[in-house]
Amino acid sequence: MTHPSHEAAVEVITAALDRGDLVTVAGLCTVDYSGRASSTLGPGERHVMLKPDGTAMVHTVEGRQPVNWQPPGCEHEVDLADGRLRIVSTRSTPEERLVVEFERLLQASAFGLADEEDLSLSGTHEDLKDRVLEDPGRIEPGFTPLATERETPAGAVDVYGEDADGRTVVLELKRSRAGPDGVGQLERYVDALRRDLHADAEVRGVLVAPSATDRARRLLAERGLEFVSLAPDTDDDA
Amino acid sequence: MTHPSHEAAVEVITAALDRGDLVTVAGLCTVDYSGRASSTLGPGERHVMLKPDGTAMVHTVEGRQPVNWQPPGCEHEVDLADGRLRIVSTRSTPEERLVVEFERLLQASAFGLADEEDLSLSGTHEDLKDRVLEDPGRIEPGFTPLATERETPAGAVDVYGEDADGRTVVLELKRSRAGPDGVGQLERYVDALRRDLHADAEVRGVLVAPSATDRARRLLAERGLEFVSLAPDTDDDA
DNA sequence: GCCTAGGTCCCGTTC
DNA sequence: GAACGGGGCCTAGGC
Repeated sequence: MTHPSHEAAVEVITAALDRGDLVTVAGLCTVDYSGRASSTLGPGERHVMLKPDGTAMVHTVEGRQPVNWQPPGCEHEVDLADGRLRIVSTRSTPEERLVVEFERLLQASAFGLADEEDLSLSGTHEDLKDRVLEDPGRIEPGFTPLATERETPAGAVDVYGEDADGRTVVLELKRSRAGPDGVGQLERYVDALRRDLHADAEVRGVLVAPSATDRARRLLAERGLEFVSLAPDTDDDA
Repeated sequence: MTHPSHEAAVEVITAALDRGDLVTVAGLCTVDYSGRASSTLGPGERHVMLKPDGTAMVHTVEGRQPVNWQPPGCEHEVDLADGRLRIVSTRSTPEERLVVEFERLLQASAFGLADEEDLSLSGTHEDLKDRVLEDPGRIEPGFTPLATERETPAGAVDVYGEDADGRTVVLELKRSRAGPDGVGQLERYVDALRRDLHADAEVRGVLVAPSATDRARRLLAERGLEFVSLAPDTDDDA
């Protein structure tokens, strides 16, 4: 529907949401949000999408991110407020509320989209882990993985194993160039294991990624941690 | 346009992109992506949005995140491949390519959206920082901020100052409940300053957030770091 | 429900 | 351009 009346839009959108359709509305609107934070957005023309799973998104002409949104699981309400289309999307835990009020409508649409297919993605963290487990010698000769996602008081370690000399080795994997945060994680895990295992146990920590930033490498060195270059696939940004 | 021909859609979309409009296309399509990772998505009905800033998004009926996308700065190309509408969005640094091929078209639309307004957001990290600087006594009596974003070899510190006894104090701020990563950051900064300043200089580290997880508190304690509960606004999730 | 870490994260800022 | 940290991050997986 192009340039629908507010009344007609309310009818059509309500029916579409009941049907489980994906709804889009474009027009001049204001947006208010309150919840984990709060925001207001003055009048402007935007594109709004409501999904049957409770997602709401308000897109402006710029940016990958919606200017305002509501995550899946929300309740969408559509009504006429002062003769104008109003969309209210709410949830609890946390309590959040998104209100879009339209002054002028450009278009309202409903789509019943049939989609059975799942995305097939490669080049992920999981692919990197597989590559390590498939051929642990890629880390170093004699490295033997013993567990993945091994729990420590500081969190779960990506790969836990031992080296040729029987020393404990902790691997922290990053699918792309590693930064200071990855070093921080690795250090926390190594620290935790040193406390947990016998005091005399040697624990090595290895950051595994296609590459690492200068600061990450400096932090590794300062903490006696190591780096091994390895990418999930046949990438080459080392 | 509802159920447009592929030929007509190519014409309309090309003209709209030249005009700087936001374009949406809904229909049965396949999607292929390669770049930082790579993915394929078999035939299904989805909603595609192309923005004049070079953003592309493919949305299914579920999820806040698009199933495939391209960030701002890309080049959109639209053409007829084997008589079918094809959208190719590419960029360099990194080299990335998104291809959407349509088998059937449900709708194609173009929107010239006028929007001058900026989002006004509150409850942010910045608001928390302001709150600290406004009344440093909220951290503790006698705390004096000396700098924000002070650089250290491990990164920039949120707030740098000194306590009533003249000891250096580092604050790491989190707008919402703090976890292990925040402790890792704080520790890196404190470590770096202890190395940088005179060896005898005492450096205290304080995590400032509305609340912290159990593990974060344990990590703080183990490292001799502190916690102060403070929220950006009048929140109350401590 | 909370916690934890990954993400093709995106995004702004700074160098 | 790379890098670093924040985000109303979102999302999947555990517990």
